[in-house]
Amino acid sequence: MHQDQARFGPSPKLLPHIQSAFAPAALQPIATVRPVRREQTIIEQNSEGDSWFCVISGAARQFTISPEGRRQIVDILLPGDFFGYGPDKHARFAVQAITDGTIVARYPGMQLDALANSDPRVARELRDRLSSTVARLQEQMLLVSTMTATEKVRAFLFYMIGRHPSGEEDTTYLPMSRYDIADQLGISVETVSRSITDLQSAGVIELAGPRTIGITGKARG
Amino acid sequence: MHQDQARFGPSPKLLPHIQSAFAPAALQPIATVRPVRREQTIIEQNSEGDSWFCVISGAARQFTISPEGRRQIVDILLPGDFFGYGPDKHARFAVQAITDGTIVARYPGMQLDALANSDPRVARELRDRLSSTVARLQEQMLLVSTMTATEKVRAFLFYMIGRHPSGEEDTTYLPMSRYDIADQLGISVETVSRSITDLQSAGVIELAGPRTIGITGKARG
DNA sequence: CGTGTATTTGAACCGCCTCAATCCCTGTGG
DNA sequence: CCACAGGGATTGAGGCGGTTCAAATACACG
Repeated sequence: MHQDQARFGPSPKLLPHIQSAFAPAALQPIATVRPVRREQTIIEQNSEGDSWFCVISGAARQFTISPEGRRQIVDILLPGDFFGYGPDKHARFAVQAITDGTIVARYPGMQLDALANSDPRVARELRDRLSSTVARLQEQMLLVSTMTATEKVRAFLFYMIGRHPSGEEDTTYLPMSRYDIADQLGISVETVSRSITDLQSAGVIELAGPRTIGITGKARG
Repeated sequence: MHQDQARFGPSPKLLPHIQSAFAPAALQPIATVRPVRREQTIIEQNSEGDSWFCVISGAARQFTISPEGRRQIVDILLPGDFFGYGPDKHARFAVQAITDGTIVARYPGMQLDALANSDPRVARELRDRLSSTVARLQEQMLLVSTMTATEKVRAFLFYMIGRHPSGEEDTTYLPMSRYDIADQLGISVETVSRSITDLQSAGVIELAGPRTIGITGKARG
């Protein structure tokens, strides 16, 4: 009786070719796929549920709103990233899509457990995905606890470029706004903007439009 | 042929009564237990290995040293917390004990996989522990991305008090130094000290010695 | 008791936040 | 095709908080 039950379409194998790129193939039998629009909520904060999710394409943010009204982003979710309810079936954080055309796969908890119990390869897959989540969070922890704002932004941009879907390109399109970057790094939007400008004039990155950034030869060499 | 292999004693069931309190009972058959002294390394940074670990008692820090020489702590590990090598068998971060008398259980990766494959309850246990790790890291992410330094410190202290082994006490002994707190929160030692002083004079906490802190009625009420 | 470490306190500087305004990019309607 | 609107991004000025450097004090351990 979860409120997200109804929102997922009845066609479990929508877009299977896209799904296979980033979602675990072993989980395909129990997956339902849903496209989400920009700013649309995937998991409501403090809601109950036991589903797990995987981003197929696009991007999503996992966050909470502090008592003072500040939005704190704890994770930027990109294709291949897992997220979901904790062991207590309670969602401490909300998740919503950042871009239009974001697609997420949903795996009902009961079915996921059943599959994991019957197939060790599935259990293994889940462990690996959770390990990756841990590694990702620790990496983002490093970004946030970095000293200077410009260094935070530089590290964040390089992290994003490194996670570019196509892999080895040295130019990528940022799916998120300056506000997202600010809320993730715990600094103000203005500082993000200033830092990006500084990095550009220092020749570390180059911009082709606000959202399209590249690593310059200076940074690579 | 991991270098930590030799350092672990030959007695797999050392201190079983302590282990049962925080380590998963299902993993006891393959566990080896080791006491670690203060500042002693449990996992070397950039080393190879596939073991997993669980803190039985004491405390440990998971960290990296930045190119500029700054120590960045990504996780404070307390009794019951899991840690280990990622899916790539590579240790991105070092782990070392914070206090004397820290005890960790070690689970060799091969045996852990075998056990998980043969017993779904073990696989389930591992998933839950990893989920807890994710939740813990996200919680710490919130601390670090908090705005003011005093608020970071307050949240950190309350987090530590909340994780007090004995549970419901409102006074606890901090196992780590001000430097650990500083490196975890990404602020300077002096600021940590000043913040603690401020919180004390504001009546939020009370100190009985530098490492023994309590929540005052003011903060509870 | 003395020694080294941990913690606290002080003073000055600088970086980041805040508030405010401008600019730019996108989409929409005339 | 242009005008306009609205959100996103950038830039500017001023104040405060946190870092840094320096020193004093408290603490733990032999």
